[in-house]
Amino acid sequence: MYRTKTCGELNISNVKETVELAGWIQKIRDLGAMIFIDLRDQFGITQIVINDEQLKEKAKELTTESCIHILGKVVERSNKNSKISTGEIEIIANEIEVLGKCRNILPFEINTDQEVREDLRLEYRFLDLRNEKLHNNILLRSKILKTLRDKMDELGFAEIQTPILANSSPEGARDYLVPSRLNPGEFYALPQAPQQFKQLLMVAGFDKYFQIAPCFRDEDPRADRAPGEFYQLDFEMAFSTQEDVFKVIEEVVPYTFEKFTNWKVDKGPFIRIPYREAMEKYGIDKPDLRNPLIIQDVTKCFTNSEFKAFKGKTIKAIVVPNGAEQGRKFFDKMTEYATSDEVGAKGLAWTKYEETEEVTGGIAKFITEEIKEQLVNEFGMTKNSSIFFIADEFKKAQKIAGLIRIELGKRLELLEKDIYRFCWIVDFPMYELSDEGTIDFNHNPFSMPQGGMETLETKDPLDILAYQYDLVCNGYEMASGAVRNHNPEIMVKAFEIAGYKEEDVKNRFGALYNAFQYGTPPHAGAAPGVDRMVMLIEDSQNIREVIAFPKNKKARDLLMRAPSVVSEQQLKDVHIKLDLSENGGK
RNA sequence: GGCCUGGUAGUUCAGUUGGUUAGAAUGCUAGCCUGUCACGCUAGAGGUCGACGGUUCGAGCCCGUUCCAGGUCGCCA
Repeated sequence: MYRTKTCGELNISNVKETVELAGWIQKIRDLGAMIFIDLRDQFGITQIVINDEQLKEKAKELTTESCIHILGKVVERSNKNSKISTGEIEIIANEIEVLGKCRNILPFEINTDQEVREDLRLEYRFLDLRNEKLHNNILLRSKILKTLRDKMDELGFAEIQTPILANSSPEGARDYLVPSRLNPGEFYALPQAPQQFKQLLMVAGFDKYFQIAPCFRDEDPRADRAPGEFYQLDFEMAFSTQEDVFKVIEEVVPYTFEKFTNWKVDKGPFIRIPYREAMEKYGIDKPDLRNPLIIQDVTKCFTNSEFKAFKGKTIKAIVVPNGAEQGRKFFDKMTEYATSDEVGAKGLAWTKYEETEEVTGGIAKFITEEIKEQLVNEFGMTKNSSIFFIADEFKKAQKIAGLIRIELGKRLELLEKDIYRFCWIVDFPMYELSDEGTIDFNHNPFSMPQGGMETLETKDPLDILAYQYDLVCNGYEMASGAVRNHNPEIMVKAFEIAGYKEEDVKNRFGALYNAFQYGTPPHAGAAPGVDRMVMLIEDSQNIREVIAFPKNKKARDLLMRAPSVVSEQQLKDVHIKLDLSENGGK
């Protein structure tokens, strides 16, 4: 009724055919005696020519981005356009019908390179999504979702949906709450992850579960973190270990990446880096392995040094091969970066080890022959390199060195190009010291401690490792998972160390704790972030570019205007009285 | 919540030391044009300089408050 062809499929072989097309007017070029129209749909662009006098008169009412239907004949062009697939032909229009007129002035131009304020784009997302790049992002996301589903199905996983109206989970991020009408004063919480449900499915005897699951967390967003809601490829397997989970991810993830990218993709098995080693070598638990630089601890070289800034500090060093070629300005800029509020270093010491085996510049006068020898022999200081030193209290030195490593990689363009580098971060500590000095879960209270009950009873809590792992890709945390603690006794003990009583466990994770009394298989799983995966495959810097209707930084949906004020009656129905005294209301 | 940066035409931006009528590009409107494809040419419309207050003879520009946005840190089972 509306079309016999799409705007992307006609070519020289269709010449002389009479066709009908429908789409949006991307561009009108009025040359007087003839009018050219670029007609766009999801599949491409086809040039329409209007030279009939009557039609030309009618074409005056056409506006950019109006939706139209045309009937006409395919002809070979005299001037061909090699930039588009349909560039060898055009359609001489016989009939034009406006299906949906674009009545208003467009808030911004579609399909230009000009960058538009994101707020405005979000408010008019339906127009923004006409933009080829964004449009294709969303279509690619669809293909990636299908690939993930097919692959999980092939590996024997069953897709099982879990509730969206769920219960508040007391650990972790802030919940999104939903008031209950039928149960005054009580609330549902949108799930931060289907964590407890999927573990209950394991108790229920489902062998392998997966779900492309929405997760809701009321935390501030980041460039790589969607506000409010995001999607995970959540999966869990009964009778399985860390190795089994790794195998699944190493099968699914590289397969999916390779299908949609020209970049090189690391194949499994991925490199495994224990958490502590990652912190030592990279100063971060999500290292970008495209960056060849590593951090080394050179504290022992300087124990007798006279350099005051190093006295009593942990000293981290980064050797930059060929770094001696950089001029003074580079080192000054790096120092400026290091001492910025963002990084917070007290200073950045540096020096160069020249081709002539001389140490020059920066703190050269404090590098004694003895130190120099150590740096060359033990820490790989090569000729023509520069070396940066970060001195601070241990943890801070690690963190700052991590930031310096990343910044050096960026500024010196050391990162490997066009490649996805994966690694596992394994052996996360079970517990950490909170700011108040108490023992706290480091990551996920559901993880199985390595060594089970015996370790919990005998080891210093801070030395206990968990079967807890992250998948990292090019510096992004891409998945997180664990072997779960399926033994209620070990669970109680694990919580006890973090200062909780058995009663607390029963109250907080009642369903899970109870279910675990009825025969629970050992199980493990993980959850790769879907948005982040798409973002990485697209090589996009902003997660909102891979989501059809994203919220802005304040978690507002500018298009639908959510959240919004509701009526008195609606509030009454759910037994809510507002108290806006704290911020004066709105 | 902290810090940094920004808010000027529909859009993207420029705007000097505080000084006449706030500019450019693009988009829009009208006219001209037979081969455009970022069409071209001519003309035109389009502004509460985020808001409020202050300093000043005079504020887009300086000061204060506030709102909004982006980045970043805190936060993120």
